[in-house]
Amino acid sequence: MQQVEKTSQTASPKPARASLKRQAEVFKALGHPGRMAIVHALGHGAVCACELATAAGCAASTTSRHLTVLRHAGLIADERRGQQIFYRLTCPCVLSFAECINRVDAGEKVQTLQVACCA
Amino acid sequence: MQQVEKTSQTASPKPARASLKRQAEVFKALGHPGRMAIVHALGHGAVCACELATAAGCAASTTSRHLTVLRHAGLIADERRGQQIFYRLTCPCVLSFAECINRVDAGEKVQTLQVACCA
DNA sequence: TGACGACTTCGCGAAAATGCGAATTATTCA
DNA sequence: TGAATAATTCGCATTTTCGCGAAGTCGTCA
Repeated sequence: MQQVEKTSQTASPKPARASLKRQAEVFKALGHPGRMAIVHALGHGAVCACELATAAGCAASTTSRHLTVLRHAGLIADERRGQQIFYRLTCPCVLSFAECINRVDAGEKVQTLQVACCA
Repeated sequence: MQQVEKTSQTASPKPARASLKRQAEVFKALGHPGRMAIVHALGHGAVCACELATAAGCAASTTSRHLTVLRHAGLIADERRGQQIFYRLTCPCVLSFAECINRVDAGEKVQTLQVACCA
């Protein structure tokens, strides 16, 4: 018997299984130092795959797979310019997330964080 | 020779390797549906490991390891009360991150997101 | 057309994550 | 002390991820 999704909560809705899976997918995509390096490198604007390999510090083939992971998660988009392919962040606010981690680690007591999100 | 951290950036500082690793660790910890379920379950307040196993939908032993991952990432803290151990979020703003993912997926164009962060 | 450069896909082995039950530790209570 | 409950650690099999080089694809330019 399948458990029917309840939607009658008052304060905080119990997240649907699909929602949890989706959120985990995004976080998982960000959960690798090389991919985080790529994300940071894209903070300035579009960058070609060649440079991203340097930023990630691994072989082109490996970088390509990292890019596939990020693209599949919807975090980046690609655009061909001549013979090279440029990548860009679809949701720059992920950098705000990363920033927040740094602040918390630094021991800051932030009350409210103004996050510029996917404008 | 150790690479010294440069702090003289203007626009966007090149993140240190340790910083990337740390950020990836946090995101990786969140990159699992069961652990995201745990995090959401802790949104209301402290919950014992027993209940979290139910929320995560896996065996107690598996849940315990998930809790270890989250604790090691610094996302949760534990406190013993009698014979059971209660967990709580150390940084509730992770729920804001998850919320942001939902919004972006829903196609919202958010200019600025007010994130209540680790007050 | 043919050579070159930029990327991706393929194939492979090594490493890590996942999940569970059994065994172990810790705490309460009769 | 001894039984019962809560939680963790251990051992093991399965699956996934990672990283690389080799090979293939796509676009450019002489």
